Amino acid sequence: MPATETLLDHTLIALADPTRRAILRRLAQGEARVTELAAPFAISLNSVSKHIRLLERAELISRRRVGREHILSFRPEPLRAARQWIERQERFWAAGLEALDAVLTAEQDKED
Amino acid sequence: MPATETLLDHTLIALADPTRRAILRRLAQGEARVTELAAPFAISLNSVSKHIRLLERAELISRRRVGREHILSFRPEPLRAARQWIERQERFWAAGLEALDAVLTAEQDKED
DNA sequence: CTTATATTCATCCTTATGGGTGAATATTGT
DNA sequence: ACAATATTCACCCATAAGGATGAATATAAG
Repeated sequence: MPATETLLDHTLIALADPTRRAILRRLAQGEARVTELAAPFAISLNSVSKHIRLLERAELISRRRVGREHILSFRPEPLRAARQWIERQERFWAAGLEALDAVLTAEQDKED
Repeated sequence: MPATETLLDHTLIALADPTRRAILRRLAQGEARVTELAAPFAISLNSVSKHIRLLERAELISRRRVGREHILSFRPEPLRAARQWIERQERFWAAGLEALDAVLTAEQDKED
């Protein structure tokens, strides 16, 4: 982890924990308060609060305060960036296979 | 991190480090030996070796030994699973927006 | 004003990362 | 047999995660 962590780093770190993914799944379907988010888990409210902070660092969620309640909302942009990184690797890989296939086909043609 | 870490966990953990992403980018374009993979980095060969182990745990790469050389190859499947998890959240989010939009439109119609 | 609710802050503990170094192992080349 | 090459193994160190608990803060409700 270099001194300069990118948003993509933060996004993937945030996604790498099952509790945070569950929280995000929940928030993708609509806003919720911290206590509501914590309810399904066996861990302390405090731990959930920390997970929320990591999700905020990744800009995957944002917080709006209404009185004593903190209302969290899903933010889709970082997911898009992470998905695009993955898609790029998948495409490079596919391109490599095609190139290899072309080479092998050419070899085969030479032999005929 | 529960005692039961899933392959998706391992995949996202593996992707969460820039060095490993660089290694994967490289391998997506063709096989390479450990030393070749390590060359672009300022870190020790040993550290690269450890990164490789995490990538193997995630099944993002596989290893084939040829004499004293270990040849690493990219394996696309886990990336596909990770991408699909992301796409699912993106779709849930979009569906939520549409539903909200429908509600607001209905409200508007009532007022007219 | 007092109490209950919603959250975070401050600590503390344990484990996993990420990095380093030196030795061990395996294989190749002379 | 010997030296060079390719990798891992065994440790050591620092920091971040993930969890817990108890206190502090802020707001709502009686």
